[in-house]
Amino acid sequence: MACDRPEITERLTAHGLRATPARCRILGLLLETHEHYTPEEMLEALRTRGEPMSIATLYQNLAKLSEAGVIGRFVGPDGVSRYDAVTDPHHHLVCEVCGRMVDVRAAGPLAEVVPQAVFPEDAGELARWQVKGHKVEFVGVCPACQARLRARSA
Amino acid sequence: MACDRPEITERLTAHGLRATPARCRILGLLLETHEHYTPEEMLEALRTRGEPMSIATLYQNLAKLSEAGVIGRFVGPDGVSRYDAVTDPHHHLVCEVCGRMVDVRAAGPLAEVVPQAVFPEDAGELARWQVKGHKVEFVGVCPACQARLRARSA
DNA sequence: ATCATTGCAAACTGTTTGCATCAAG
DNA sequence: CTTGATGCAAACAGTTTGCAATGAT
Repeated sequence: MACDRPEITERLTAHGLRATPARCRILGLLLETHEHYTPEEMLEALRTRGEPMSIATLYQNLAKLSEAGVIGRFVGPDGVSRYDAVTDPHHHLVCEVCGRMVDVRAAGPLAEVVPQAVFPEDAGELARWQVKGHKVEFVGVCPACQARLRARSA
Repeated sequence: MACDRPEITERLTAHGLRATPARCRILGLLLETHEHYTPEEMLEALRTRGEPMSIATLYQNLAKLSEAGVIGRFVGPDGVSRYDAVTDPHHHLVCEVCGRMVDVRAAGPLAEVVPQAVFPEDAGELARWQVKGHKVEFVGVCPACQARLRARSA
């Protein structure tokens, strides 16, 4: 058998993907953590778990999984891809010091926030855009970096 | 003389940078357009203007200019860096079809929009973050892509 | 004379692809 | 038996760096 976790097998086959060992390990890792891994970090995490994998296999499967909508893909502020298991629309709170991020919902009157042209001469074109939604990236400092900064300045 | 546009020279020297030809051309391009160029696109635009430049010089100066705060740098959804001349805090409206983006301000009660944990077990950690602000990426379809889509479906 | 800038070429990182091997349906 | 998955190695794209030549102060 290729995958010993039934709920993972089902999640894959429901999207038309075969439940291969590599896919089960990737999805298992993402479901058990709430991390937003880069491919390199994922490779290391899988190696630590005793589930090593070739980097080509990882990239190939990350592409398949995200195209199928089983996992989410996005690009971090440093330009490297990151993946998570949360496919519902959500936002991120990013640490401006270390780059770590957590999943958040946006609470409040977000729907009332609308775009407005910065340059007057662009206002005409802006009015003809069809606005469909927004992604919010909250920026802050995580607890660990707050402590680190306090220690350094003391 | 290295730079024949006084307002550009001043903008550079005010930030402690020498007004070299390469910097004047880069800043001139960004000020005259409201584009969000990748380095490659900028190289092409400069070449078209008859102001060619080595790719290394371009990267070196983009780094200096953005570190000095003369221009803004960010990473697009495709993972490649983009630069603009707007250094005041602002947001972007991105076309989900072609990727083109325009600068916008966020009008509305954005300050009342706050992060909320997606996973209950993360709520404790979230409370200890220091939230400093947010970046909004409005997503939509630009006029040109709307027209293109209408033509295709007709 | 000194120090910064330019630009070529080489190095490097993140990512994708060709291809041979292997396993599943 | 046919199709898809794996993984090595090579190719690639975007970016950075070492270094020699050039130009500014």
